[in-house]
Amino acid sequence: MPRMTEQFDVPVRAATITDVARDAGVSVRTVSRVLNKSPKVGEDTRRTIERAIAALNFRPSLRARGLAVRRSFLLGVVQGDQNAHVVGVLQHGIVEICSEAGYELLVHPVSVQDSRLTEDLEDFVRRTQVDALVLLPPVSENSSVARLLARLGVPAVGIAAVPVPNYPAMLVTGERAAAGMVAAHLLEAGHRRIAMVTGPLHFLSASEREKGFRLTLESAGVALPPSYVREGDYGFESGLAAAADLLTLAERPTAIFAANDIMAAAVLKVARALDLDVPGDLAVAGFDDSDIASMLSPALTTIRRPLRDIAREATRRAIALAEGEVSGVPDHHVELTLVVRQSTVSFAGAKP
Amino acid sequence: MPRMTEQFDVPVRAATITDVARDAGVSVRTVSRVLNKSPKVGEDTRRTIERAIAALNFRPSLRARGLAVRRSFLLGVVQGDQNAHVVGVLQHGIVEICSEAGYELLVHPVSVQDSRLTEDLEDFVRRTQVDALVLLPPVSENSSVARLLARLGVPAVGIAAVPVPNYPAMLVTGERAAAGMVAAHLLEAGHRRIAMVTGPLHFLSASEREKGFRLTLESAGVALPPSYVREGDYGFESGLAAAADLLTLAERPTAIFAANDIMAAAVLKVARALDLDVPGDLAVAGFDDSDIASMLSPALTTIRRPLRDIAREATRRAIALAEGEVSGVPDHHVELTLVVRQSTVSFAGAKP
DNA sequence: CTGAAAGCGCTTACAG
DNA sequence: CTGAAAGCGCTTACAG
Repeated sequence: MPRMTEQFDVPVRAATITDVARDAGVSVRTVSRVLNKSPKVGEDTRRTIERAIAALNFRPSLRARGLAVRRSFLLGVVQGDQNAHVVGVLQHGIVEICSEAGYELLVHPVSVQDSRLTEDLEDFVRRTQVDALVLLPPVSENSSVARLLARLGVPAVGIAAVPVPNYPAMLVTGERAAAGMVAAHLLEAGHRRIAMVTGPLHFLSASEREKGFRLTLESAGVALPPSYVREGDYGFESGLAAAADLLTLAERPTAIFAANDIMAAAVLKVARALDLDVPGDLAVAGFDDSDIASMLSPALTTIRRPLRDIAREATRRAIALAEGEVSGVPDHHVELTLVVRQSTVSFAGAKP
Repeated sequence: MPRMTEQFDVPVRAATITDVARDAGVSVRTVSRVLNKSPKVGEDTRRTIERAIAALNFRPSLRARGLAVRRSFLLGVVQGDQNAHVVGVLQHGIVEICSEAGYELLVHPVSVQDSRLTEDLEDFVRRTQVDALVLLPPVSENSSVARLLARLGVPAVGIAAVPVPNYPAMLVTGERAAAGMVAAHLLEAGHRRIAMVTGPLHFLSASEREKGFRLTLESAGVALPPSYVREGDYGFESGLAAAADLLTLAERPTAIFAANDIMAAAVLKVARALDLDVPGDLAVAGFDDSDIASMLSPALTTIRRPLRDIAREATRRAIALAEGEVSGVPDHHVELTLVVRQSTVSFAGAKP
C-alpha cells in the first residue's frame, strides 16, 4: 500500500506492479502476464490479481513498459508553421487513430527555414524514442529531413503534394489535378482572362497548384501570362497585395484563383472595396475548403482537402510501420474534389 | 559500438550511456555527470567523454532518465472540442514554452460530454506520468475534473473565464468585463435595440460573456429582453439560425453581439442576404479576434483574446508547479481588449 | 575527482 | 500454470 499524506489522502507514490504482486500474493511475473493478457494464467489467480489492481487503482507505466520492450508507445507529429486551423484539423485526425491504437501523441513543431532543422529533429527522435512519425507539409517536403529519417530508421510517413524520396510511406494529395479542376471550372463558365495568386513557390504544394492550374488553362488554349500571376505566402496580407495588383490592371481579369482560402478571402475583400460584384464582375476560387470558405459572402468555390481523413490514413500507416509491417508500403493517393459555391457561379435568379 | 546493418549503415541500436563509458574508458557514473553538467569532473575526462558522445552520436533517453529521476519531462495539454483554430493557436504558445524548458508536449483530446471523462483522464495521467497539465476551456471548467486532478496531485493549470476550485493554479481571462466593453461601445454609438447571440450557456465562457454584456446594458438602463437573446453553440450554423431569427423580428435590433467571431460571421452573412448594410443598418460585434475577424467584409469589431500569450503564461505556471514551486500560486488574470473595426463604426467619409 | 552497485517499474527468456 | 533473475538505459547516495 503506498503511503498516504495525512491531510488529503493523496497517494505519495502511485502503486506499482510490485505492490500489486505483494497484495495478490503472487510474483510480478504473473501480474505482468495478466496485464499483457497472456492466456496462461489460472482463472482464480487472474481474478485475485484483478481485484488487487482495482483496489490499488494501479495503472502500468507506459514508460517502464516501453523501456523494457524497447518501444515508447509515442507517435510524433512534426509540423511547420502553417496556419493554426489546418494544423488543428490534421492533429485531430492523427490523435483519433493514436488513441484507438494505444499510442500517445507528441507534438514537435519546427521551423522550415531553420538551419538546425535536421539536427533538431534528430534530437527529438532520439531523445523521445518515438515509435513513428507523421510529417505535415511543408516540412514533409524537405529532402534532408527525409534522408535523416531514413538514416535513423524511424518509421515515418509524410503528407505531401508529390512523392518525396526516402520516406517509408507517403500520403500524396492530388493537388495538381485539383488545381486543374478549378481551371476547367472557370473555363467552362466562359472565363478567358484568368489570373492566379500562388503560394510560396518553393513549396511543393504551391508549385503543384500553380502547375496544375496553368497546364489545364494552356491545354485549352488560354494563357496564364506573368502579369496575371502573383506569388503570395498563403497569408491574408499577401493576398490583399496580390489582389490589389491584379484588380487594377488595365486588362482586369474576370476570374482569380487563389492557392488557398485565406488568400481567396483577401481577393473577395479587395473586390468588395473596389465595388466589384462577385461573381458578376469577378469569379473567385480558393483551395482547402477550410471553415471560412462557407462563412464568407459570397461563399467560396474551393477544393476540398479532407484533412482529417488524410491525417487518419497517414497515422494508420505510420503505426503499421512501427508495428513491423513490411516497409515499402505503396504510397497512398488522395483525390481532392471541387466544391462549387457562389463565388464563381450566379445561381439561377440570384444575379440576373 | 552498436552493430550496423550490412546495407545501410543504420545503427541497429542507438548508442547508450554504457557505450559512451566504454569508449571513453570511464564509468557510466562519470558520463552521467557530464550529461548533467555536474561541475566535479576533470577537464580532461570531460573532453574525452564529450568526444565519445559526439563520435557515437549519443543522446540520452528521456524515458530512461525519467524512470530514474521519477519525472517524465512530459507536459500534457487536455483539450475539448473547440474549433481547430483556437486549439492550434493555444498549442503553439504551449509548445514554445515547453521547448524552452526541456519538456515534450503530449496532446490529450477529450470529449466534454463523455461520461468516462474523469476515468479517461486519470488513465492518461497515470499511464503517461506527465509532470504537469494545462487544461483548455471548456474542459478546464469541469469541477469533477478539477477534483480528480487534486486527488492525483498532478500539477495542473486551467485556463477559464472564472476561477475553478481545486486547481493548483489558474489563468483567468476577463471575459465578463470584455463583454461589458462591447456593450459600452454599442451604447456609446447610440444603439438601444441591442441583441445577443450567446454561446452554449452551460459553458462558463458563454455565460460570463452573456452576463457581462447584459449587466452593462442594464446599468445604462437598456434591457436585453429574452426576444433579443438567442443561444448558439459557437458554431457557424447556429449563428445563421440565430441571426435569421433576430433580423426578421418586427422590432429589428440595430446591433448584434455574437459571443464569438464565427457566429458573428454568420450574422454578417445573414445581414448581407437580407440586404442590410453593416454597420449602417446593423452593427455587429464578435469575440476572440481570430484570424477571420479581419478577413471578413466589413472587418469585425471584436474582443482580442491573446491566446498565444495566455497559453504561454499557463504553461510557465504549470512547469513552475512541476518543478516544485510552492503551490497556491495566485491566479493570473488576463485582461482582454476591445478592437474596433468597420462592423460597428462607419469611418468618416466611408458611409455618410 | 571517480567508480561499483542499487534502483526506477516494467517484460521476458529460462526453469520448474 | 507460476517464479527468481536479468535487463531496458538512465541516476544517485555512498565510498574511496
